[in-house]
Parts: sequence; structure tokens; C-alpha cells
Amino acid sequence: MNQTKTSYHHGDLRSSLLEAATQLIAEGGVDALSMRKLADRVGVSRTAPYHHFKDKHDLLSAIAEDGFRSYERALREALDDDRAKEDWLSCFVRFYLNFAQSYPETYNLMFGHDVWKSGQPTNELKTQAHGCFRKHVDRVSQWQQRGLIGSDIDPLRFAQVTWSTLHGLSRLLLDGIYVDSKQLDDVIDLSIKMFRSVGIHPEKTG
Amino acid sequence: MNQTKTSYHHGDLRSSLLEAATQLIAEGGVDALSMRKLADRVGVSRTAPYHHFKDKHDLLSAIAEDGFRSYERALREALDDDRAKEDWLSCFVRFYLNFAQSYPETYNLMFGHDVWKSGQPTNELKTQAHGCFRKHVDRVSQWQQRGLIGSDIDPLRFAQVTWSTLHGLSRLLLDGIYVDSKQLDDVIDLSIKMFRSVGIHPEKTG
DNA sequence: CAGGCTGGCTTGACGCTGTCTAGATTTTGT
DNA sequence: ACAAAATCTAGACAGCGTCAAGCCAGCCTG
Repeated sequence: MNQTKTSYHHGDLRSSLLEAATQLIAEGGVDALSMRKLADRVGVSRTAPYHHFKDKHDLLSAIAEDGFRSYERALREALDDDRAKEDWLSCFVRFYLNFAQSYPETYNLMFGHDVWKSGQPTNELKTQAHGCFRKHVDRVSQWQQRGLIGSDIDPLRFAQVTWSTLHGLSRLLLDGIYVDSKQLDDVIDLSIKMFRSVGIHPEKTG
Repeated sequence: MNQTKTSYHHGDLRSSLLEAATQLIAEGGVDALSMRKLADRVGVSRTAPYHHFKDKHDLLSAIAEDGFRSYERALREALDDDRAKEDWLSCFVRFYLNFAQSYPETYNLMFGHDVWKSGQPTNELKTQAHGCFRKHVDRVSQWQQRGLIGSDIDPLRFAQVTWSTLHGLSRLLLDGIYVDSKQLDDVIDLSIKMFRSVGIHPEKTG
């Protein structure tokens, strides 16, 4: 409605929808996004979006995809920083939590039930999401090769555990359960300490 | 509808609603629960539930509350087991993940956005949830007093980090992201190793 | 240039949702 | 016995996702 509509055909509806939807979600969470409101904001009829996205789930998946893309891009930038060369793990942890807190609604969507549940997640979404994780595993491997983590640790497992901790912490933080943002620095410190300590002093197995 | 309705007043509607709602959620997730279907299943009019619960959010919160109660009860039982005396941490970790996987929909609700977001969580819910966490902190403290964890670790921080890891792992597992149930045992092992290693071999601080 | 095909968009409709309002009915307290 | 409170019902409203049918514009072929 706010666009001066010149032609019957919009011309670039798909990306306009993605943009407006992302904005709506950023404003009021995923619940604030309805297909009808979205269409209205873009200045198009109720069912027009269905010619570009199979259904709402498909739209949300596409937005989550973008989330993974910008996550990876921002992470790469953060790791280019000078500090990252010296203290990779700390930088990563802080980046991750900062990302989750800076774009809470995007984060909710990326790892949320809305997009992963029921039926199956989109193939494109799975690709993007697993790409991010695979890169994380690769970075753990590199880190390990530099001797910063014990060689007896499986990089994949380490990657899974660290991601679990960060994801869980992000969720508790965003939902306001058990951990407050005022305590975040301390919790981060202990997490990092924990990540470091494992594999460095291997206790006797069994 | 399936109840032989004898009187105009149901008599025990509130608990009937909770029971039926819990069942509906267990069957098909929280999305499968609608106030109307619920009322119908209990054999009562659409708006009857609103005399016992302020709104849907209130109902869901009450169910989540019950979830926390049965979590704590089951945990107490599990920790009464003989093995728990020797290997507290391992038992707790395994119990937690087993609980999340056995009652996925309940777990989703307990720690889900549906119940914690927007406005505020119910006071009763907050009480129950924080009670569970406080007991976890207490157990960490006891565990620490027995010398099983370094005295330089803050029990609260340790509790927060462990819960983060377990919560994150549960979420990734339930949503099918990054960690598969076939890998669970290995991931659990590394998590426990990590929990143990921190605070036992404190590295130089600063 | 004519004609039709194809992709983009719209209108109408359906069934579902949460919940407000007003009224009916039953139980309870005096 | 009567009033008040608790409980339940019926009706209505606005909003939702999405299906089916039709309208419109531009491209491709003849």
C-alpha cells in the first residue's frame, strides 16, 4: 500500500515479501507475521504470496535460510578480527551469544520449532543449516591441529557439545529461564573454561 | 461427548480439562490443541474452559507446571537408585535427556516459547520452574561438598552451564538439528567428561 | 500483426481459531 | 425461601491459512 503501484505485475514480489516478512518478524516476533498482513503491507492481494511460497512454512523456512547465511557471513567477519587469531574459542562463543541476543527473532526462527517440526524442514534450509555446522566442525579440527585441544577428542562430538551449550544458553537467555543477561559474562567464562579443560587433562577412561 | 453427562455442572471440569489437554498435546503436539477441540472432547461448551483458565496461555502454563512437578518427582526417584549414589552426574544427565525424549511435547511446553514469551509467564509456572532449578543448584552444592567438583567453582554458574548444555542438546535432538539420537551416547559421554574436567584441574586464572 | 499460452495476480469462499458478551442454570450461604 | 455466587451455554466477531476459479499482462509462435 505504501508502494506506488505502477503495474499489475509487481515484478519483484518474492524478495519484497521476504524483506517485509523479516521486518514484521523483527518487529513483533513470528506470531506477528500473518500471510494476510504481509500481503497487505507489500500492497498485494491475500493469496499472491502463494505463487512464490508453497505455504507459510515455506516462507518462514526461506527467512530462516537467510538467517543462516547472514550468521555465517557475520561470523567470518568476526573471526577475521585480530583477537580471533589468538583466542578463537572465546571469540566464537561471544559472537554466537551476541548474534542470538542481537537478532532474537531471527534466532528463534532459525532454530525454532516453527521451521523444523512437522513434516520436514525444507531441503534448502537443511543445506544452509548443516553448512554452518560443518564449518564449525572444520574450525574445531583446525583448532585441534594447532594443538589447542587434545587429539583424543572427536571434533564432531566437540562441535556438537559446544553448540549444544551455546544453543541452550541462548534459549534460556532469550526465554528468560534460569539465566539472566546480567550473569551472562560469568556463565560465558565458565563455559569457555569448560570447553578448554576437556581434552587437555584426559582422565583415565573407563 | 464420551462422558455420560448427568448434571448441568460438570463438577470437576478444571482437572478434566488439564487431563484432556495433556493427552491432546501428547498426541499431536501443542498445535493439535485448540480450546474448542478440548471443550468438545471433555463434552462441554466452547467457552466453558474460560471459567477455569483466563485464556489459552493460562491453560498451557498450568500444563507446563504439571510437567515441572512430574519432572522433579521422577528425578527424585531416579536419584534414589543405587547407581546414583556412586555416579550422581552421569545419572542426572541421562535422566534429563531421557525425560526430554520420553515426553517431547511436555518438554517443549515446559521450556517453550508458547509459555514463557509475550507478557509474562504465570507466577505459579515461574515458581515451579525455579524450584526445579534451585534444587539442581542445591544438588551441585552437595556434590561439591563431597569434593567431587573443585571448590573454586560457583555452584550457581555450574548449574547454569550444565543446564544450558542439557537443554541445548535436548532441543537439537528433539528438533532434529545437528545431533542424531544414534550419536547421543557419545555426545553424552563427552558432555559428562567436560562437566567433570572443569574445576578439577583448574588452569591458571587470568 | 493475430492468437494463444503461461506466469502473476485477484476475488470469493470455507473452515478453523481465540475470546467477548449476554443470558441460562445450578449450587450455596443466610 | 431467597439472594448471591459459581458454573455453564449460545451467539457473535474478527482474524487466520489456504483452496478454487477467474482475470490480466507479456512472450512466443504463426
